[in-house]
Amino acid sequence: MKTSFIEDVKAKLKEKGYKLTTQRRVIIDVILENQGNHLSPEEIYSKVKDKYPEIGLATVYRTLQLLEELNVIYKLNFNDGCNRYEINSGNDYHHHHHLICLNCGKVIEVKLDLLEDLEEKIEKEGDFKIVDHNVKFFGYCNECKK
Amino acid sequence: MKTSFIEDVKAKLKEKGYKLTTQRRVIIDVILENQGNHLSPEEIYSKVKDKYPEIGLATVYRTLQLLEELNVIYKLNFNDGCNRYEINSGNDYHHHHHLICLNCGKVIEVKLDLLEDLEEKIEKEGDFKIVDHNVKFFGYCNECKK
DNA sequence: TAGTAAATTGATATTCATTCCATTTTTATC
DNA sequence: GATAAAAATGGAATGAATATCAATTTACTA
Repeated sequence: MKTSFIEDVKAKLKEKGYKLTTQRRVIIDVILENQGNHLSPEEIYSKVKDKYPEIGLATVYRTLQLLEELNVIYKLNFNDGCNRYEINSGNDYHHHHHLICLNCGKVIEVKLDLLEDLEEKIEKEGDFKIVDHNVKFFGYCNECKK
Repeated sequence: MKTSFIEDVKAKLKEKGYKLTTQRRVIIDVILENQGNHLSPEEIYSKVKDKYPEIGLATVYRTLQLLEELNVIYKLNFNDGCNRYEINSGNDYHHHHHLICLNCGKVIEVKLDLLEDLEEKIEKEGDFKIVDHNVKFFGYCNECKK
C-alpha cells in the first residue's frame, strides 16, 4: 500500500461514480492538514475559505457526508453542540479512542486497543456482528486533576 | 440501601438546594416507567404532557440537565439527531454498554465490564484520571445480519 | 468539436434541537 | 397571610444541519 491518501480517496470516489472536484480536494487538504484537531464543519468551512473563498457552506456539509459514507473520515461527538470529524487513517476499523477532560474539554487520543476480547465475548453471547466500536473515557487531564 | 429511587433523587436534590417539584416528579416518573427505552427530550415531553399538560418543553430540558448533573440519569448519543437519556441505576459509574445495529437502529444493552484493565493502563501511561467511560459497538443484530 | 445528460455547486430557505428571556407561579419563611 | 426567593412558563432566539433550486461544470457521445 504505497498510494497516497488523496489517490486513495480519488479511487473510492470513482468507484461510486463521484468526482474529485477542486472544492472536494481543498476540503480534504484542510482535513489532512489538521489531523488530530477534530474539526467541526464550521471550522473546516472557515479554513477552506482561505484557500477557496467562493466555496459555500453547503458544499462543506455535503462533502463531509460523502467522505463519511466512503469511510474516509468519521464523525465524533464530544457533546459540544456540533459534529466533529477525524480521518480514518487505518484501512480498517480499529482506530484509536479519546480521553475527554471534564474540566477543560481537551481531547486526548489513546492508541491502545484491548477491545478484541470484549468484542469476541459479545459476538458469542449476544448474537450480534460487531463492525466498529467507539470508546470514550471521561475524567481529568494532568493539568486539571490537581 | 433500601431507599426507593424517588427518595434517593429527592435527597440528592435537597443536598444541592433543589426542590422536588410536581413537574420534576412527573418527569422522573416517566423516565422510570420507560427504563431501557432511551427516551429523547421530545419523547419525554410528549409522555409527560399526558400526565401534566401544562408543562413546557423548556422545563423538560432543564430537568434533564439537572438530573444529569446529579448523576441520576446520563446522556446517550446514538447519532440519530438527538440526545437520549437513561437511568443511572448502579450507584457508581460502571454502567452497561450498547450495541447499535447499523441497519435497523435497534439498541441492545450489554452488561459486560472488562474495561478496568484498559482504564488502569491508560491512567498509568496517560497521566489522566478516568472517572467514567462510554462504549458503543456498531454492527448488525441477529435479524439484520443475515 | 458541439450538444446533451448527469453531477456539482452556492445561495437561500427551512427544519429541528436547544437555550434565552421576561413574566408568572410556586414554595418556604416569618 | 404577607413577602421574598426560587422555579416554571411560553414564546422567541439561536445555531447546527439539511433541503431546495437555479445555475454552472463535467463527462460522454455523436
